[in-house]
Amino acid sequence: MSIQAVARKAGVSVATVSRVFNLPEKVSPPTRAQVEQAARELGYLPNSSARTLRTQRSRILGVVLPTMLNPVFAECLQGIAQAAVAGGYAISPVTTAYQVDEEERAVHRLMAGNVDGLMLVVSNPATSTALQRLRGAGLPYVLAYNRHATHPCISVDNEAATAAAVAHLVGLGHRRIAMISGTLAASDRAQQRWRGFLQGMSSAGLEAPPVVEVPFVETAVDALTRFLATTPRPTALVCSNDLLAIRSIRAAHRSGLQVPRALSVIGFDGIALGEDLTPALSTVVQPNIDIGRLGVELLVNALAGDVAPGPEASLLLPHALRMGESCAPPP
Amino acid sequence: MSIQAVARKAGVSVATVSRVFNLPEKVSPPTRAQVEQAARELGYLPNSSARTLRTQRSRILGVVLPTMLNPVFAECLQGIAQAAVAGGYAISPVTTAYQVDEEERAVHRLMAGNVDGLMLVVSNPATSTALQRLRGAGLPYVLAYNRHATHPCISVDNEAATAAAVAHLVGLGHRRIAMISGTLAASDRAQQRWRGFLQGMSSAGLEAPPVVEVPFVETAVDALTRFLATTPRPTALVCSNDLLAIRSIRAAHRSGLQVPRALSVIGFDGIALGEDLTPALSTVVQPNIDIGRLGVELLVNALAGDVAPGPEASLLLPHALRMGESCAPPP
DNA sequence: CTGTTAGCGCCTTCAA
DNA sequence: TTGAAGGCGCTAACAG
Repeated sequence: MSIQAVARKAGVSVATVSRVFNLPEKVSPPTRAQVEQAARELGYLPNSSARTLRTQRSRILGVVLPTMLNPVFAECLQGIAQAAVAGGYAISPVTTAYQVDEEERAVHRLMAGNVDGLMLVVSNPATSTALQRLRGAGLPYVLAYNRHATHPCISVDNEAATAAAVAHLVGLGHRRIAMISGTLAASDRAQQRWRGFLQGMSSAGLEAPPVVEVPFVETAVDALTRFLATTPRPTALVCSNDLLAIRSIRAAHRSGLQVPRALSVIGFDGIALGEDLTPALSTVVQPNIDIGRLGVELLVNALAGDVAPGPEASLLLPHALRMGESCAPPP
Repeated sequence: MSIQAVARKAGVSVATVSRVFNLPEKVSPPTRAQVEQAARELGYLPNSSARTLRTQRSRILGVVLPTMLNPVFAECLQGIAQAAVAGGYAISPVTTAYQVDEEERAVHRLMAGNVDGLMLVVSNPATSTALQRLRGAGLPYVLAYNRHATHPCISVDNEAATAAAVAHLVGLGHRRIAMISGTLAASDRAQQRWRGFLQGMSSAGLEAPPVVEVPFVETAVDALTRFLATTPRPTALVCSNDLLAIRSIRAAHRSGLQVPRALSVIGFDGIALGEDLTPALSTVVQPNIDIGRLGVELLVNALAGDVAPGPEASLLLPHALRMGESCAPPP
């Protein structure tokens, strides 16, 4: 099924058929109708690879994410997918399992796949060779969740948001507050949130205990249970993401600590599921779907204007504390 | 950056360059090395649209899902993504929000995008016009979660699995057991699980109450809370999916009912998150990642052999009861 | 083992 | 308003 067949059937040239699909106003209504009918009868669909080859635009956006198993990224991807469809683009997502070499491979594969632009969540924009490669190639890209002065980023103010979480706990009366984090070195967000924690504690005149790093998902609950057995035990935990918060709550219950009566827990991310838990998760909400949506819109606009988005296009979206039921005054 | 430039730089013909990338063993080691070096120096990547145009294979798999906001599908998509990369394919996912007309549009878009095959989760394979279209076009596809005699499907035995869940509750001593479901008409899985519930109840000599349909996510907890106020209240709930189970637990607590002491709840899907909840979710586990992975492997093999998978390729994967902490003997 | 060449299907000047 | 024709980059005969 090619443009040739349609042209033949409609009794016009291939150029006319092409125009009907790309510049319909440049074709007289009668011929246009002819062509449209012929196309319909033949079930004609323009061949996208031929079009891509000719125009040098694939209308595909690459997406690089750590994983889809964390609802934060699933929500973001949903936003990306919706915005892409609305903008007339397809997406091609690849996961990296938080590994820098996988980021590299992912970008390579997507570049080989002729994507017009990329949305990505990387481990650390400051040191990412994948980003260097993209920039070198002049391929438009936008980062999600990451924040860095020399890249276009859609994110929230992780420092301020975490400091606000601390302030909330302090307001409830907590003084022994600990931060639970994944591997700090593996994510700029984790580092920013840790800094925010330090700021929040310092503003309250409190001394910050060392960060509790919980590197492995499989053993997280065990590690957290062990941590909760130490003395003096904190009365509140600030968790660097919602999954850690959920696991902290589980560890607390395993330790015989009721949340929030005996231990307050606040998460970070605002995954939708948190609202349906019992206790409902208190958390710092990021607009995950919007992060994806706005990133794609940025990219689509840039693509329409033939300019790669620069760092000045970065967006700092508002965060919010969602007060669930996992925080209360200290015992 | 084209094959021409590489050929010129390496002092060979374009055919040789092409061979180096596609049939390296047909090129003498010295020339191959020449070409590889030239390609590396130029940063050459084969143009995938040109290749697709020429070979008529895009090496892209379309994926049609209801949503990525339900972890079941996110997990499945993760499996799909991994298997696709392993098989040398890219994926292009599209969501349908459980709407049949969106399924139609999604398939249309993906067909226009030249995908080589599709993985999909549809509302109802028996009535899906999207599937008819695919079959008519001879495009290979595999269904995930759906189950139907005339289509290639990767799924579990929803009837048997749900009946097993009922049997477990009966074994604990429950006799007043209700089924909570999303819109039955919107999903073949929901219908199969409801049938399994009826079978399980009947096997136990129990009378099944009418199914409790909870159509809207936003109001689910309210609806469930209202249901739990009716008398006689069931002592156990079988939920058609894990998200409903989580919301049921929330509704129970809002009604002053401790889970599992006052009310047992069992879900269906086996989302990973369920294990970290408190109480840990008891549920019927499906191998979500494997469902995606195996579907893609089926597709990739079929594509290699140039035959669309038929219904005989269907796989019925094992399910399992994962006993969490949300079920106990009746009060 | 290597080179020449004809398209794959489409868009886009350039002419008519 | 419409048509003719070149070429996007690549692969696969075919020829040498």
